[in-house]
Amino acid sequence: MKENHTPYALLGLMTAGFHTGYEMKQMIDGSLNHFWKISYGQIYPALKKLVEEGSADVKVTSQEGRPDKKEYVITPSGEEQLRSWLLKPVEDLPVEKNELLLKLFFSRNQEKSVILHQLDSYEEILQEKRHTYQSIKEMLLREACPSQDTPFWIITLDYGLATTEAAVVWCEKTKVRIKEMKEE
Amino acid sequence: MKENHTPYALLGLMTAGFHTGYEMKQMIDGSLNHFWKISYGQIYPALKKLVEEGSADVKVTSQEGRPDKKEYVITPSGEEQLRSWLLKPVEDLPVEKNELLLKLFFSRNQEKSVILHQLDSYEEILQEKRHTYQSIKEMLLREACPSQDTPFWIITLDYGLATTEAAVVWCEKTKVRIKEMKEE
DNA sequence: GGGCGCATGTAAGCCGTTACATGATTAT
DNA sequence: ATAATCATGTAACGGCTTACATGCGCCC
Repeated sequence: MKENHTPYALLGLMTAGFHTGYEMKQMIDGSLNHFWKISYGQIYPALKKLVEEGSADVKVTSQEGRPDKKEYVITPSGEEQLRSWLLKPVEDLPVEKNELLLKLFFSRNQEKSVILHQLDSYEEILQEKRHTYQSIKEMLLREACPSQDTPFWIITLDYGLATTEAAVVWCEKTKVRIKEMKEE
Repeated sequence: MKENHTPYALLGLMTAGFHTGYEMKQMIDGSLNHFWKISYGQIYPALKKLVEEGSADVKVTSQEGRPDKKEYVITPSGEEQLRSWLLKPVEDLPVEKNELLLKLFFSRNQEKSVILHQLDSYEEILQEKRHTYQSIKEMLLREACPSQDTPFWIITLDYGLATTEAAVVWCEKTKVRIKEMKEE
């Protein structure tokens, strides 16, 4: 039985000052993007369910010249649930399905040049990702008036940087190793 | 449109000498486990489909005192598909949904001790994982007569080791950083 | 007698993406 | 004109897990 963490993410966003589905989506795309994604197809039904379960209250606001807005606010019950989720230790690591490793594993009969090309293009993607993280981090560090979220944001970015950097180094090493192999 | 790589994994396994659904599952659980998982609920329908599409042939073998066995063999068409998949460069990195980072991000109002506990227990899981990889690698290196797959197997293990190690280091650093923060 | 290994499969259900549908305002 | 932004939602579909179903032989 695997837990679904998405509703907790939405409750968390409510406590962080995001109250409409639209705002939450914007926030996730902008800031949690590298370790959490979500689509409208999930958000709206999930918010509805949170209200049904008493974890959130909703208030519809009419706006002039803008679509109606539904503002969601966490209830005491929702706060309790969020708190106990935050306390619960993480039990299993995300099992990433890694397409590159899968290909590599079946590449024993491929020419070395093909394998090297795979590794080159993968390394390029990794470098891009690393660069993105680095840019966001620098932007945050330059901020005049950092919010109380900023340190936590930087921590998550550092995770991305550390693991991506390690993958780049692995790529380099692996390329050398492949070159040293005898073509059969 | 995201491609489904699972059928290619099965074709790859056929070329590597695994011919029944059962054998393939055993192999994946034993050797590809850290970057690819699959369940019977996927394997059997997928194999059926591969036969329908002409990528594999099947031969039913009756065994005495054992259940019937269906042996799948890759066809020339299947080989062609596998080859062109192996050539195609990987386009997107696996986006891991990371529960720990999600919790951390919403922990700005938590007590430091709670956050530190989260990090401790995460680090423990990471260390276990790292240890598992290390053990398998050492076992492979000690092998008397390594197969031609062994170097590729080690390469994938090194990926797991490198990224896990990086995550451990990040954990340590993050704990220090949290301790240095002012409790508000 | 019970559990494990071998061996194959199906059905229900969850999680999630994508495409579609609507519609006003504002900027180019 | 038309594209982007704001704003909410649904339907179809795909991938995958879990639970269930079957059944023989072997070992303890």
